[in-house]
Amino acid sequence: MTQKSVSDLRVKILSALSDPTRLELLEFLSAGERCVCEILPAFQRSQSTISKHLNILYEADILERKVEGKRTVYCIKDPQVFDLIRMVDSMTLVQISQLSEAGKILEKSLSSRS
Amino acid sequence: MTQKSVSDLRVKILSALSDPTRLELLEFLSAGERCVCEILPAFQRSQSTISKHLNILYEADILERKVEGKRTVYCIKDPQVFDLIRMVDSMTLVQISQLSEAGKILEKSLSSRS
DNA sequence: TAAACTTATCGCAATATGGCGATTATTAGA
DNA sequence: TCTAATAATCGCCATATTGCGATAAGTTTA
Repeated sequence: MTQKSVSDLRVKILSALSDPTRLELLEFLSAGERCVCEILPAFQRSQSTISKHLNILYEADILERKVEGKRTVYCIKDPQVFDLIRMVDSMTLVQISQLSEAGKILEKSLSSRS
Repeated sequence: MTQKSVSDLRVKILSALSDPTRLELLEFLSAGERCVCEILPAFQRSQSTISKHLNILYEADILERKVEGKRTVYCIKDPQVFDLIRMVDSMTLVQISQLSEAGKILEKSLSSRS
């Protein structure tokens, strides 16, 4: 039995999420399950590339997959992943507001120099 | 001005977090600010490696840094990062409980075969 | 000023990742 | 059965990442 530490799983999930294409795939699948042939036209990537990305998300237990006839249908396994992404967004918002704060301060100091 | 999209920032934060050493660094710094020379002995990595990892976390706006004399002190900039990690953990816990559920089911089916 | 200390950066090697086209395997339909 | 459709996998290349030791750059202390 291959022993998986919580730390390994952590990194696996976070690595799976740290790619723009895979984040887009999740967003796309947030509307509901889709087969690969429905996903492909929505992305400017080769079939092999999309297949690989889907598999990475599947391996991280973020996506679920079922084979239906000649097609494979993917769907979100754990919707918690969207809470996680929203939390990342809120961190970036903090960063952006800090930037705009800095902008205001800069503005102020410039105008007071006139 | 280099325009940064929210998506880029997302990926930057998630990439910064998708490394075991960096997660350990965050855990280490959760106890409070530390200079690099305090951090080094706690890790089995070269000084240059730790410095690079710290810089990646700094660039992702996860760590803050201040130079005090000949030393550099790092600390957590946005403690939200720990909420984020906890959320990842709760996702892994779902996975682990699913595994143990599977184990129980397997156990049951095996015992009923006797 | 010289020496010691601290930390960032450089240069390089090894490995990982992301991309593609070609191939393979499976299923559905003619 | 032959063909088309679907999707995974393979092999390859380009780039990114991680690691290290060496070096550089700054600060403090002697």
